[in-house]
Amino acid sequence: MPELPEVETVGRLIRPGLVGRTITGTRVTWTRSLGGLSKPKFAKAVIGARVTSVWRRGKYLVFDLKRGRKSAGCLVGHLRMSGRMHVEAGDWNPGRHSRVRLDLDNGKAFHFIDVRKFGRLIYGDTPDRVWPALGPEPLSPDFTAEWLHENLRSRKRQLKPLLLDQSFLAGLGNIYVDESLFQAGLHPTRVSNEVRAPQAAKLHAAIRRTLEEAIEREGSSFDTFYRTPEGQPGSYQHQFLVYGRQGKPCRSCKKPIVRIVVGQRGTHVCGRCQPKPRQRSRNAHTALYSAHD
DNA sequence: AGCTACTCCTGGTAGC
DNA sequence: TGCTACCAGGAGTAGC
Repeated sequence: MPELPEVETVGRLIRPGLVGRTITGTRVTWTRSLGGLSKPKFAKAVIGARVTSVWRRGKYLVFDLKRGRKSAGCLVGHLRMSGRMHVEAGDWNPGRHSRVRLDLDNGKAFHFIDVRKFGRLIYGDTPDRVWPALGPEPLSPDFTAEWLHENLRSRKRQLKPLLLDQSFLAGLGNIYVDESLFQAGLHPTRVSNEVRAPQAAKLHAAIRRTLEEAIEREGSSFDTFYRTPEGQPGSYQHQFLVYGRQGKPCRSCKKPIVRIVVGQRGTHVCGRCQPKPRQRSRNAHTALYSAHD
């Protein structure tokens, strides 16, 4: 599934083919990919506009558009489960899962391909009007161990769903959350406000390290979906410590990795390296309360 | 506030 | 072999 490292890789690889190009035509074969805009309105919005930059925020890719020197809005793309982006020669065949094609002024074309149709390529005035509120970028200076500790404390949620919540932290998905929690030795069902500063610091470092290494390896490809725009699979899947390794020995302690479900998501843990939170009994809970009253 | 269930989709696969 | 049933999974939404 494309998460931050995969989206970063896609952005880096399509950027040279898009920046400076003017869109000369559109062909939309799945209207819902446009996120509500009709095909004619989409065409009117982007034809004649020039792509001035390609950048990433969380799992979103933004193409800034200009007409002359004036801003002409932007395109905001999200790959969701199975989206791919390519810039190819004009006669390239994108296959039957092509959803949006943008003709470019050099004869080439941009393709948005998406088997499962969950992905989007949305036109908007500004990116903030397209995407919902997003948490900090995990690789930016804003994301510090102190920030993480404070914000884990201020909520009371299981770590796994919280880290998947893009309004908390932007860019993590199922794979990199499982990998980061393992590296930090934290169980996915641990409740956020019980995580102490040293553990938060460990989690912060694990998230950073996991994402940076995955970007270096151009993301992960473990099924037929994700490929870089050059058609190459990423290679980070060979580094997985827990994701998809259920039944296989933990690389650290040899105990088999187990797959559990947390918040409706397949979740991979080592029962020994990531000790389960102790279930407080009803009585102990009551006792704790009365002790404070 | 935070949980669960449901929706959107298709290809792959398990089971018969 | 060929069929059906079911599942994964990011994120939005509804209901509790």
